[in-house]
Amino acid sequence: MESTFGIIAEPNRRAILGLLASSERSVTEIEQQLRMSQPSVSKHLRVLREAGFVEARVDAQRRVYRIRPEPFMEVDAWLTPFRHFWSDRVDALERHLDRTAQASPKKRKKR
Amino acid sequence: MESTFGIIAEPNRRAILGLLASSERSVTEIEQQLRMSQPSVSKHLRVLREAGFVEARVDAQRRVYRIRPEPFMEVDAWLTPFRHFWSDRVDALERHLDRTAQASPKKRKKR
DNA sequence: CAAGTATATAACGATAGCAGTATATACTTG
DNA sequence: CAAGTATATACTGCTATCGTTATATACTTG
Repeated sequence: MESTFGIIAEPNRRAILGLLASSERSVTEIEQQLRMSQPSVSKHLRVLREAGFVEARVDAQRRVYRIRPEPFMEVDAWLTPFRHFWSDRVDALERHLDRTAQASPKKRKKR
Repeated sequence: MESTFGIIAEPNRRAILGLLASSERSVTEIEQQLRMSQPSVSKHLRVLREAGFVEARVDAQRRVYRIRPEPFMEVDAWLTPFRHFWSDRVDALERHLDRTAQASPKKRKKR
């Protein structure tokens, strides 16, 4: 470690990236919206920054983080040799997600 | 764990998937081509199978493994909210890979 | 410049996941 | 059915990484 794939294996890091996908945010904003401790957020952001997933802009005493595209492109490129396995039947993903949802009931939603 | 992303965080598992991308193979074939121990291969294949990345076909005393597409589609779907960050400048990936190549010199190629 | 706010880092204990060795199971063929 | 081949599983020790608590750094504003 830490490879690009090792980085996004962590659920909280994926949550942070998901937040930043819609817009850039400060550490405190991330901390509050994800209900994580501040040191944990800072630590994950450091990992994400060193791997190139995010970059920080300084605004007074805040650090505002935003997405950088390169590692995502690397993941996208990794998928290339596997793309011909689907491409046709697109709805197979939905069936897969339904199947695996019951296997990890922690993230179950109402329904 | 183990989420789809946790599964592909492991380099040996990505190597196995890479092999299977070109064609299905038996445990022994994987073992020899990747220079891994047999128990290690079997264990990784079990993880991959339970996560839906591969499935096994029984052929005499061999188990021949092949790719299943769904988890890859899940990764592809995860990338969706980040796609608009590149799409334009496609060559940024190459620059990124060149930058990070020296950080992990194990996989360096001739050049 | 003192108090407050925002973020980063250090140290620590707990846990998960890995490789390796040994062994079990299952199928095949003489 | 005995010996050989192919694969799976159990067990163990090691290491990496996570969250938490405590503390350090840095900037801001009265």
